[in-house]
Amino acid sequence: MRDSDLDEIRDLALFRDMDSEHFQNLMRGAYHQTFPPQVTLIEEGQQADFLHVITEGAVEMFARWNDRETTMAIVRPVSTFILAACINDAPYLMSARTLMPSRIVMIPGADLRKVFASDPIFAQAIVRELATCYRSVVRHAKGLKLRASKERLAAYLIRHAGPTTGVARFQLPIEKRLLASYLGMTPENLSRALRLLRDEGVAVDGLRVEVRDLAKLAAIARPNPLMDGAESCGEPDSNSHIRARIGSR
Amino acid sequence: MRDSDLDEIRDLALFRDMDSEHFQNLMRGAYHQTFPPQVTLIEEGQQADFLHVITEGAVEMFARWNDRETTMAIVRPVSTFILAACINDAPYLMSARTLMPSRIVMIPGADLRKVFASDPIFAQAIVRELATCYRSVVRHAKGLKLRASKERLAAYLIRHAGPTTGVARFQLPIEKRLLASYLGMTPENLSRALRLLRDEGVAVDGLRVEVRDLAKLAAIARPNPLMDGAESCGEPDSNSHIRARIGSR
DNA sequence: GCGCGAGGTTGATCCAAGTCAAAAAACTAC
DNA sequence: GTAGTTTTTTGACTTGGATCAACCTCGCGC
Repeated sequence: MRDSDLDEIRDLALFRDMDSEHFQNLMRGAYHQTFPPQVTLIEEGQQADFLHVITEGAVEMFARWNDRETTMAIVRPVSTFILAACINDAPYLMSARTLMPSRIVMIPGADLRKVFASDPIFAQAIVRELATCYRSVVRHAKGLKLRASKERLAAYLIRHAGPTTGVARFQLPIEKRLLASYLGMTPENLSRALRLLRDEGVAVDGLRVEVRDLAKLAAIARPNPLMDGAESCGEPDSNSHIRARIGSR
Repeated sequence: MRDSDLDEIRDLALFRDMDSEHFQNLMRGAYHQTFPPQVTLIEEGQQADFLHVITEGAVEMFARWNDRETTMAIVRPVSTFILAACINDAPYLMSARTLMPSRIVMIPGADLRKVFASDPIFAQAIVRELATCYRSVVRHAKGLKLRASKERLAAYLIRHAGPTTGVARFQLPIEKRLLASYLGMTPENLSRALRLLRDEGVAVDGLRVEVRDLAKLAAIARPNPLMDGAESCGEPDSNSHIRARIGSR
């Protein structure tokens, strides 16, 4: 594994404060692999053998039932996924696939559990990470139950507009089809909902979005830290590195 | 606090294996209080000052947004709630109210975090508890996104029918209005959905339910351990003590 | 017993969102 | 560039589920 990768992983909240030796123990048994797009990394139901850390690219977490499929989260570098299954040594509840060429560190679950048992600092970090993930899913569930689809979309746009006042410009971090699935609606409906938001000053061109009147959007989304808060974990897109890349079209 | 209560709390997975002294430290600062029904114990948005443990009664976890309200979980003795907010020292994402006269232990969050930092066994237990809660919400979210309301209801009934083969009889652990909210539908719709399930051999009289043909229900619910699995946390009703009480009407 | 209020059911109606189909646009590979 | 695939949009239609309103029923206090 490259040193620069190691440094990046080490810098994650999960690993930052832990004992160096323990970190090395974790990394010794770890693989760092590059995957092409559209590769299934994890199939739900499988036993959780590895904690995954994405260092490059993007991964979709999704779930299937009865021929239906839904996007549960998009994971971006650098962060971990399926920590909970790993800790509980239980089957994955979600599947994961790469959305683009991606590099993934895979840390054996057994090592994880071993180090976690012997390093209290690490255990604390895990707890914090888990609690954050938990809160993130609760937010997602609240959104699904309390907001209508148009409201969910508006809230999503506001979250991604950043703390701008006035006009916000940004790029959708994922395909609309995925965004629709994440937000719990059909692509057709997302398209129509975006159209409806035109009256609220939202202009969409491909993936580029311009929000001309945040206040108007906020009147629909009624954003609320208890649903739209920033402690994120799997919100597409939780990281800012995409936003930084936006150029003119 | 009564010794019998202490024993019961001590027997929770969360506290079972921890150091005795640490347990005492936790309990020293704890209050054990009895509340009448319909008392709001926690208001979402408040700072998480106490970990709550319910020892008697029932508590509804719910969330509000914009005049709408939804039931997120029902907590039964003996189990904890709002662990995640406490650990992260963050605002509660959900409110809690008693559904019946209930006894609640309140453990100061600061004590919790202190003990959690010094007792690795306890930290592990917290991790396991959190991971389980996390997985439970993921299941809930999957159900909301992948299943239609009739399917959610069917799945709920099957989960509560127990592992019976043939005819199952049991009692709904909560009012239908709450069940509807938990399942993400209106009371009217729940009523209609139950009516539709009559053709599938489901007979309902008040809170008493008789499932005459589990296979037929299963054909609708398509139950699946990855959505309906047993590692529960907040599923109404996760505990069996109510089922034990069912008598003839 | 009666009256009252909350929970539950039912029916009529409405609307949001899903489905189906087809066209348009965007991206890919050659 | 072109052909072919995938995504996105749009329109017409259907439907699941919400809403509104009336009514029933059960539990409870007097």
